Amino acid sequence: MNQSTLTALKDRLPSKGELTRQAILRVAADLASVEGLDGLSIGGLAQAVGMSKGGLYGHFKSKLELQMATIEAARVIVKNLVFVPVGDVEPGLKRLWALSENYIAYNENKIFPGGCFFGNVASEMDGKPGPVRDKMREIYHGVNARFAQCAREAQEKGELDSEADPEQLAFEIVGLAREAGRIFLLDDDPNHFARARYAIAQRLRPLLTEKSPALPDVPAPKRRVRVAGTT
Amino acid sequence: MNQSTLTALKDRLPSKGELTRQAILRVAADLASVEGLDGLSIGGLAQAVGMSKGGLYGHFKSKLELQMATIEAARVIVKNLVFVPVGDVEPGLKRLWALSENYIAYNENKIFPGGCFFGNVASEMDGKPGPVRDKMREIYHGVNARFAQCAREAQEKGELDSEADPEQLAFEIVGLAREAGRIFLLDDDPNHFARARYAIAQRLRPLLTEKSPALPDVPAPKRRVRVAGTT
DNA sequence: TTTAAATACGAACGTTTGTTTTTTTCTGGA
DNA sequence: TCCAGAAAAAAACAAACGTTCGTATTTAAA
Repeated sequence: MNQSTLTALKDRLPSKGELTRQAILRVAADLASVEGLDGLSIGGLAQAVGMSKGGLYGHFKSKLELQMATIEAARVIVKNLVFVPVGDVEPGLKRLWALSENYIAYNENKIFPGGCFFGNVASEMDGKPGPVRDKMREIYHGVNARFAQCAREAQEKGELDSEADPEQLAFEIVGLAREAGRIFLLDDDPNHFARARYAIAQRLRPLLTEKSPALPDVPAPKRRVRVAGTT
Repeated sequence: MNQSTLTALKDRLPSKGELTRQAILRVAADLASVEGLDGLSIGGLAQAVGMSKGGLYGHFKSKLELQMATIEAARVIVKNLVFVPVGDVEPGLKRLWALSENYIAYNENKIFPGGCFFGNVASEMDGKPGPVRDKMREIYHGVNARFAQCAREAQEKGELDSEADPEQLAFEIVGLAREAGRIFLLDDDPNHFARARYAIAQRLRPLLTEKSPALPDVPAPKRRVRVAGTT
């Protein structure tokens, strides 16, 4: 093993600084999902990660840079958890369904303690122009585009009515999943995820063709018990 | 006019203090819809309303009390704008549709500069236990319940398939409207409201009966232009 | 017109904020 | 072992935070 290969190997090894940087960002994403990206304070983050405020500034020149890095870190986490795995699923209706399921499960399992990182940050920043908002818009477009792409693949394979608008389908699926995640954070009722799954399945069902694989079974959501004589 | 009637009248006249209180709350709701309820600062609010910080504390003992009062003020605004007017609409499918339309229009018209006040505040507070979160949950339940009630009335009049679950319908309608409002804040594309309206109409259509009044015309959303040879 | 209460101001409190600077500790290659 | 550079701590900064207080002004009833 000669000098250059050694150097090449070493270059790929994360330095200590890079390791703590990643550790900081993982904590920052968790914290920001609850407190928001503005609510995320340097002092609080430093304490949570077990170091001093000044130490953080060795890794990030400013709070804005920290915010942007945190978004990017969260994006990678969600990408690897939600979007990458569906690459293994056969393109078409199955992949579209897997993507929906993954996205719902991501909300259901509270990967970030404050729920969906991007839902919270987007809602916080959508009224404040700047690089953070721009990045969030980009990410949102990416998510919707991926859903639309999966729908289109299903159409091209003849597994979904070719008359349907893929973007419209993406809008509805993503919207229903997000609504479930959001309400879940307010009142802890997991039935809302059943509602989202059911709604999505019912939306797709009339679009199925003779080439379509069967949709997985989706249990009907629990109906609220209505006592006789109550309004 | 005797003494007691005079006093009774006077009691209903808002005092000067009450007037400025209302003025403060109206500004606070606008500001909080952008900055959030925590991001809303006393100094900033005082400046926006044109008075001193100390002056504000004559009306609210603490920031928490100001936050709660702001939520209540916003609730009244939305109630009078979205929910009260549908009381004039004939119960049944028409009222259900009017409610959906009002709710979408409320998002579309940016009644608060930061979009839907409650969407933003709920997203901000859903991870922070306390009276604010409790109040937001209450309001969310109220909104969904009103939609479900309208759906149920439509069923009772035979204008909507009686097999449908009113709560499920409410979940879907509200969720689609909110999704449109949220994305609109990120990229200013009003086509998302057309998507929501279209999705809701398509959801209701298979549930119509021979007794149902006709649904208003809902234009199909613009389809995204796809250039040949593009992925 | 007098008077008491309601209302608002402006300064100051002690914290916490983001950021900078200085000093100390740690790390990894020669 | 030594030393240069990276990494973290420690201390300090001005600005903004929520809050309190004493005083001035304005309102509304007597």
